[in-house]
Amino acid sequence: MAGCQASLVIWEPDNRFFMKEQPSKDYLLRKLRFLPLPLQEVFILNGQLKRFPAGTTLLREGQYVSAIPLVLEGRLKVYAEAETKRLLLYYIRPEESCVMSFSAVLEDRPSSIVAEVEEDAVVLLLPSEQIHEWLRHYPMLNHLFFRQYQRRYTELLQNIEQVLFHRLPDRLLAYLKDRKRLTGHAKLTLTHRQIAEDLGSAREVITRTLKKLEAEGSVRLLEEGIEIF
Amino acid sequence: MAGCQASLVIWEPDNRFFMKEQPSKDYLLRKLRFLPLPLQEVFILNGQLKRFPAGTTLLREGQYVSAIPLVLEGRLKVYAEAETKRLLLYYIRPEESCVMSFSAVLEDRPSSIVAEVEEDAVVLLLPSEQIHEWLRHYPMLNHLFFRQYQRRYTELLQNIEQVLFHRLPDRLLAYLKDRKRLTGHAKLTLTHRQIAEDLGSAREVITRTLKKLEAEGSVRLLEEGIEIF
DNA sequence: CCCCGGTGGTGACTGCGGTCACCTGCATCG
DNA sequence: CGATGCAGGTGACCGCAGTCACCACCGGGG
Repeated sequence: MAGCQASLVIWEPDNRFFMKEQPSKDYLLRKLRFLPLPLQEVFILNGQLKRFPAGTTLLREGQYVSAIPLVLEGRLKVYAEAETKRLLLYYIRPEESCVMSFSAVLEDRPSSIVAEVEEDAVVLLLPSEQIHEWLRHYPMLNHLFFRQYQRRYTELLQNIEQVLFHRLPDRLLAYLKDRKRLTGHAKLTLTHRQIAEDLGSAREVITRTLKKLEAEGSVRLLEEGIEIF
Repeated sequence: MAGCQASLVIWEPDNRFFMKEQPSKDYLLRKLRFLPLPLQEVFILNGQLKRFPAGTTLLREGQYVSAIPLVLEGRLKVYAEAETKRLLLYYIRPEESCVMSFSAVLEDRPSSIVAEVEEDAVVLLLPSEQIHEWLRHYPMLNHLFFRQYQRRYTELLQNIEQVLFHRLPDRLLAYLKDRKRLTGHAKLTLTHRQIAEDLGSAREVITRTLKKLEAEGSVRLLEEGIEIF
């Protein structure tokens, strides 16, 4: 598989967050329960568990990855990035992986993608050299990968359609509803600036648009945050 | 593999273009030379060769595909489509496949994707029921699929970045250069309307922008078409 | 205490690009 | 021949949203 030929390194700005001791096998078994049994074993034996605090930048453009990250806890955000602007492409949640980040790395073109930790994350790193072999030995791993690819692809596509075919009020509302679904809270504590960054817009514009949505009755702006219906 | 669980049908607006007779094995062997030998055989035995004239719409949103199309000749265009607008996402060239179109189909969300034949195409249809099995028997098929996924993904991403971070003049120029690369001709015979559709813009705007590019010296507008440097 | 930094809020301006209306030129066809 | 249709071309208009300048507010730290 082409994706595994690249040599790579996960960006690690702060070594404090390495996991020193081998975590309990029970923990891993619990977290990997969603996998077929043989894969559980292989992953536990060969994977490297790491913890990244919120705010960490995991993957920067131009960097290479020596492992496929499988998220067990927390949440990552994946952005497309230009000089000044950024745009949220999709999230990576527990039990998901970012197989896709390969592509950005494989090709020579600078399709600047950034993965950032949004909620403190625990990640199982699977060394890419071995993945080759696993793919042959465990056909179900192919299933998994394909599913991941498809999921990423659809999320990406949906997002594009949002950006291309809908104006800011719609996009903003969709974004907020998505956050509600993600976090499980109807009251979102997000700064306007954060929202602007995710949507590739500007702070003032978000403020304005939020007011507009409030006037329409789609959201309510409270001291504590944004309530979304 | 999830993608193959869906039952599907290739949209076939005009039966004139079916290939009546079994094409020569030589033809297929030549066209499939880029594949590993065992796959060549399997594909030749089980694939169904079809010919689609330019302009055919191959895949519409909401439709299901019973086969994975492998393009042998010609060129397909893949669009994202909203009510009125359209936007070119990427091309499918010979030796490429559109594994990706699955995703749009698998998920319930209407991420309206359309594939259209731009240059008369010859396509080998691989029945999806069998692909499951092939994936197990022929590990190299996995390679192939992953490569396809990655290619699609990067192209998609590059396009998004164009749309998000660049204004029309830049996008237009990039589009034209891409066409030059694709067709091999420096003189492009495209109507402004076609360009507008591909870029999700309007005819008048393209006219204006082309004039601007000509003034800058990036292109020359001739009777016969657009010359691009 | 005041000074900052960050937050939300607001009005004025601007530019890109989409829309409308209308024009010309050219080819095809009844 | 005139009618029709499609190509490109152009000016006027306008709305969305990004930018700028400046506001008030609040919290923490010196």
